[in-house]
Amino acid sequence: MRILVIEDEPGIANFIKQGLEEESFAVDIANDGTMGIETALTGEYDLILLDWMLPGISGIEVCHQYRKVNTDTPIIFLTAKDTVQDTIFGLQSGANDYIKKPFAFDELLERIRVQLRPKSGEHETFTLGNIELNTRTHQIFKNDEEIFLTQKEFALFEFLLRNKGKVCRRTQIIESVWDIHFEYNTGVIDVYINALRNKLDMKESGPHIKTIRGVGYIAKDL
Amino acid sequence: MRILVIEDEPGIANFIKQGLEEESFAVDIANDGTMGIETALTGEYDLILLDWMLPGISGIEVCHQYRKVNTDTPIIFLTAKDTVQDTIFGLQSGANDYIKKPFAFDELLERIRVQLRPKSGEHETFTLGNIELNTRTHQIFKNDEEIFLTQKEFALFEFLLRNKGKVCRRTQIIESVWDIHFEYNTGVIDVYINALRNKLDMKESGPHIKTIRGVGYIAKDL
DNA sequence: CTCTTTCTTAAGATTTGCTTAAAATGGAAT
DNA sequence: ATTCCATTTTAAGCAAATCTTAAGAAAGAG
Repeated sequence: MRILVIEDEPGIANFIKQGLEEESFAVDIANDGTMGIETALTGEYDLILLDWMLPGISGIEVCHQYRKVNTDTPIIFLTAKDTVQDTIFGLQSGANDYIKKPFAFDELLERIRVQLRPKSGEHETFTLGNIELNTRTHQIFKNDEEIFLTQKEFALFEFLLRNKGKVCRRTQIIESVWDIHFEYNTGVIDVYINALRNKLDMKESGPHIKTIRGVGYIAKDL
Repeated sequence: MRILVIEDEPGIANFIKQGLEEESFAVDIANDGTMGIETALTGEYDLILLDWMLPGISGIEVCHQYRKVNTDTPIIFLTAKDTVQDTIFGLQSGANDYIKKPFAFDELLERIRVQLRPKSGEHETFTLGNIELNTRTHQIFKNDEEIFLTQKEFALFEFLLRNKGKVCRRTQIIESVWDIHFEYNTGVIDVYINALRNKLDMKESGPHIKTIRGVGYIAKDL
C-alpha cells in the first residue's frame, strides 16, 4: 500500500512518513504542490494525504487538477483551517475526507483505513492455506499460533497475498515493497522470500510461494 | 514483440530491459542517438522507447529522422522535462505517447500495451484449441489447469499463437524470439518446438503445431 | 534407396535462484 | 554521545533450472 504525502513542512511530513512506515505503508513525500501533482500522476499510489496550505499551488488546486485525471485514488486533506465552509469546499473539490491539524496519529490512521477498505473491496485479512494475515493488527497466525515477521517480511508477504494466484514480477515487488524504481541489481528479494518460507514453514506440500524463474513469485493455496 | 530502448543512462536502460524481459518482450538497447536511429532502421521493432535527452543527436531529432522512413512503429518518449510545451512539441515530431521520468514501471507497461494493442488488433489472451495463453499474467491454461512454461518456451508459443493459422518461417522465429539476425545455424527451434509439444500434450488429433518442411511451423486449431 | 530435414535425447554451458554469513543501518537504552 | 540489539542489505559460494549444442534416429522427398 503506497501513500503519497504532499506537505511542505518537513517536520510534519517526516512524522507522518515514519508513523505510516511503522504500519508498513510505503510512503513518498512531495514538498510542494507542483511536485505533488506530478508525483501523484506518475507514481501509483493507493492514497494521497494533501496539505491544504501549500506554497505555490494550493492544496485545493492540486486536488482539482488531479481529479481531472484520476477519480479513484482517495485523497485526505490535512488542514489547519477548521471552518465548516472550508471543509465543504474541500470535499466538493474531490477530496474523500479531511482531518484537522493538529491531529492524533491514530485518528489519521483510522481515516486512512476507512478510505482504503472499500477501495480494495477486500476484508482486512488475507489467508494462504492455514496462514492468516491481518492488515489491521499487523499480525500473522498459523493455525492460531502467532508468527512474528519483521516490517519488510510483512510488507512482502502482504503484497504476495494481495495478489494471491497472480504472478508477482520482481520488478513489481521491488517497486511496491522497496520503492526502488531505477537501477535494480540486488538480491534482497531472494533473501526475504527465503526468510518467509522459513518462518512460515512452507515445505513442499501445503501452501507455498512458488518461484517463476526469470519472472518472480506466486503465492498459491494448497 | 520486440522493443528498442534508446537511452544513454545504463542504469535506467537495464532496469527497463529487465522489466520488459520479465514480460517476455525482446529488448535491445542503443545508448546514443546515432546508434539508436541506425538500429531502429535496421532491426524490426514493434515499439521504440526513446529518451528525450541524448548525447549527440537529440531524441526529437531521432524521432524526426525515423518518421521519414517509418510511420507505423509507435514511439514513446521518456522525458525528464515536464512542460506542456515540450510535450506537444514531442508529440508533433511524431511520437505516439510520452512518459515523465521518474515513472512507475507498471505505468510504462500500461502505455506500451496501449500502443501495441490496436496495432496487433488482438486481445491479451490467445487460444489454441483448449489451450489458453494470457500475455498479461504470463500464464497458460489447458482446460483450466495451469501449465508452466519457461521463458523461451512461452515466448515461442506466444509468437506462434500471435500468428495462428499463418506459417511462421524459421528465420522469423529466430529473429523474433531469439533476437538472432544474421548467421543462423542452430537447432534450438527444433528443441523448443519439441518441448512445447510435450508440455502441452499435442498429439496428432487436437490442437497442434504442424511442421512445414523446409519452411517452419504453423499453429492450428482442431 | 539416398539425401535432406526434422525429431529426440543427452550432456555441457550458462543463467538464475537459494542459502548463509557478515557488514551496514537505524532505533532504543544507557 | 555511546553502546547494544534487531533489522535490513550486501556478498559469495553453492545448487538447480534453463538454454544451447551436438549427434544419432526417424521421417519425408525425390
